[in-house]
Amino acid sequence: MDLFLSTFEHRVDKKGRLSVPAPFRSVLERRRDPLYLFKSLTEPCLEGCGPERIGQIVDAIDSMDSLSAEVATLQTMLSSAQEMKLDSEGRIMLNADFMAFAELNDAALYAGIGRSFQIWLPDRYRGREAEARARAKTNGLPSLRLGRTNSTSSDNGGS
Amino acid sequence: MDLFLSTFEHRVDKKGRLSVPAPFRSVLERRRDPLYLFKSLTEPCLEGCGPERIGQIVDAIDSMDSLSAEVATLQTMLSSAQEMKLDSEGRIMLNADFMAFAELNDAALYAGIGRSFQIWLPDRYRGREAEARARAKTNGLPSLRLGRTNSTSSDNGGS
DNA sequence: TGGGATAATATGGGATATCATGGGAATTGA
DNA sequence: TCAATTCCCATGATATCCCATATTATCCCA
Repeated sequence: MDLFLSTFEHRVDKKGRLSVPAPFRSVLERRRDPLYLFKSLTEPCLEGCGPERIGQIVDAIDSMDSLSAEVATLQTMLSSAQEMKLDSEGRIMLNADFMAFAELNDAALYAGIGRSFQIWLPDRYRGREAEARARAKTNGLPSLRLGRTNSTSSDNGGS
Repeated sequence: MDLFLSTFEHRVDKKGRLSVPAPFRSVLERRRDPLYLFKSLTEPCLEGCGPERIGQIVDAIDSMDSLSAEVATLQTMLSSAQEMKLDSEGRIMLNADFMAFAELNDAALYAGIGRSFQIWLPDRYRGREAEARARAKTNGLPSLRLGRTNSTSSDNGGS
């Protein structure tokens, strides 16, 4: 199982080019997957993933009532999605819409979150991370009790 | 079942390299597991584990409401997680973020805690250990509830 | 049981490969 | 033709590989 993990901060040069982190590239290359980006529905960042996630959204729409508000929401995701072509150095070009949506200027932060990743304005991301850590300290960690596999009386993964 | 146990103090050289204790390495090699590190959510240390714990977090996210604060917390864990590649001498390279988070400089202490381990600034770890022992003397031991093999309804092991 | 031989381990340094990044030239499209 | 992209190459920084060495642990045989 290869995942998008860790964070990387890269520069956006004056031509608008942005390197995709080498570990993310190798995940995609290993699967021979193109890269898709779309605007997050809930946060001011871009989401990156491979085709399987796009396919999941399409399938979800097909299985839902086409008049529901949820379908409209999912369609919004798809209509902002774009297949990104990498240049020979592994960089993508962000169009003006993407740049404005995430409020990027000369730097971008990739945050791997497993099956997908996000692209943030670096300072904004770090603020969110600090908030999440503060919350975890006061509220405790989410319980990860998945009950499957060899879950014994293991204590939390954090701490 | 082989576990991460005991403590080891190793040097961080000027290139940022840190030997993984041989007993920890052999646990991972025996399971053919890569090593993952991430920043603890609650303490100033790094956490080390195998892929199964990372997979649990990914699966938990998928099964939760993507707008919840808990998902944000779990995503914070993933976005600090990193698959560590060992060099031919069994060392990892700690990036600047990891070093700064745990406030490491030229030495690091591994503390095995069963299914995972932690990496601490040595003096800080020893201080915490002394505190824990003092607490045990005044408050008594936590009940250990031994003798239950793989309980199904495992209660919160979290202390 | 003792003690020398042997292997494993932690650590360091130099050489090499990879990566992010920038810039110029060629190409495309309106 | 002009502007914007795409291709290609250069470069500095950094990670990775490979080898050396000191120290410690393990083995083996007298």
